[in-house]
Amino acid sequence: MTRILIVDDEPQILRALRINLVARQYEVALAADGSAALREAAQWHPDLVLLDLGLPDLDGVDVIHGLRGWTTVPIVVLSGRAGNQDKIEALDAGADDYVTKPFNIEELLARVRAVTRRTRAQEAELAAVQLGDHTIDLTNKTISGGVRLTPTEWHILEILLRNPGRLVSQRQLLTEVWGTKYLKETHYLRQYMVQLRRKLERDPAHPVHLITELGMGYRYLP
Amino acid sequence: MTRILIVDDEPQILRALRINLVARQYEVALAADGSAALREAAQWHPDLVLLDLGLPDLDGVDVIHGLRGWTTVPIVVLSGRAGNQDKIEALDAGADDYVTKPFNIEELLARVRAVTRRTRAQEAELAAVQLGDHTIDLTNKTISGGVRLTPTEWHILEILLRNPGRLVSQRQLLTEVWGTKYLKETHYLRQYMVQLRRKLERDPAHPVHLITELGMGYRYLP
DNA sequence: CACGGACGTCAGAGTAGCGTCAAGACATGA
DNA sequence: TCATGTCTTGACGCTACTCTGACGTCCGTG
Repeated sequence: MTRILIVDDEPQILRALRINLVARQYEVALAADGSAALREAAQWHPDLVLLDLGLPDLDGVDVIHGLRGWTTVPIVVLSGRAGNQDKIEALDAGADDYVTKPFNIEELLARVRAVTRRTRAQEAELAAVQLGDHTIDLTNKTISGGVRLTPTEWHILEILLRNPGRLVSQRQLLTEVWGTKYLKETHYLRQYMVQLRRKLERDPAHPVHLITELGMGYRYLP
Repeated sequence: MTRILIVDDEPQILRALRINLVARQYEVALAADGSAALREAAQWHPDLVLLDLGLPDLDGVDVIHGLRGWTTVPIVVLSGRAGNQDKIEALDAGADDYVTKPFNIEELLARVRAVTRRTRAQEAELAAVQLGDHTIDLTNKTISGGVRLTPTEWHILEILLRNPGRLVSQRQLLTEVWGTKYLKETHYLRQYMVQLRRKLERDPAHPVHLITELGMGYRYLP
């Protein structure tokens, strides 16, 4: 979930942005002036800052400098001033984009997506799952402790890890990995579950995380 | 030195941009249409692309897609069309910024600086990579110990080094280096991995840094 | 308590995919 | 034009992954 900090002193703009961003599954925090913005950013670590330049307490460029002192979080500037000098100053202070008020909300959202794209990709890579002693990174296909898996083992493990705590039927596993013609080959599953447990469970004979549900399927318990 | 590829079909705009950018110590290449742009980008590897959307041969968004298929180079769109839909499409296709013509040159330069700021920082990190006995400088394309690589070898090595520790799929390598029509040619990869190991690994038969992930791809271990 | 069904485990056959060598096709610059 | 280096293509042995069969074990049920 992408976290966006909105900084503006006009309550109606704060409100409009919050409604639009929350509706699009962003997590939102608000700040009405520069010092509140710096405080909030330090505590909450947003993934993006929407910053109005016309704040009551601090100059907008100073807020950018205040943020850039310790974080590289993307900053999109909103401003009523359309002057070129303002834009240039803000961008050179470290802002990533500059949108002039009044702005179209769809355009702003597209710019938000563009700016967060790179960061989002990096964050997704960090999505790591813990399984017992091991840390598993599904996108990079890495497991701590030098454990290596074969393609089929990865495939099965991925399906289980994407459904934490939930029962995954033999049917689902067999269709996803081998196709619908292999629904009867439960032997395959038994075979590969042995391998996975041997590589990942502390005591493969008494699994704690990769659980058999008799006659139904398997379950990953975090 | 930052390399900028300017894509526009109007000669006077090309000329104006070139003069301004060269004066500010950028290295500049020009392209008058979409296919020339894609060709130039593939050969010259610019650090930033300034792209006009109204090209004679290809739709601007297709050019963005064509670039994004194999590179993450920052793209700044220049456009006479101020419509929001155009902006949104271009930004979502993978553009990093959008500037409407007529634009102020100083503003454009500020946006160029903003967009390249992050990439420059990332590149600095990659400036020198250690692989076993060898120090590899990706920007200058040099390797300690008098090792020399062919263009294709560099291309593959770069992709792997840009993803340290991460699995890089055969698919990704083949598309980035040869294009989407070569997805089946895993033989190429095997061939070049042999070469790279012979040139870089201490014991090419038992690689420590350029690792094969059977059935999946390759991985660079620092 | 005995039986049957489903699961766990082991070991070996078959095979896809990898590493390697080598030679022909192509591009580049002298 | 030739010479050199690079890319592409073919052939082949070998590794390790997948598949298969045999057997042992566990658990619920009658």
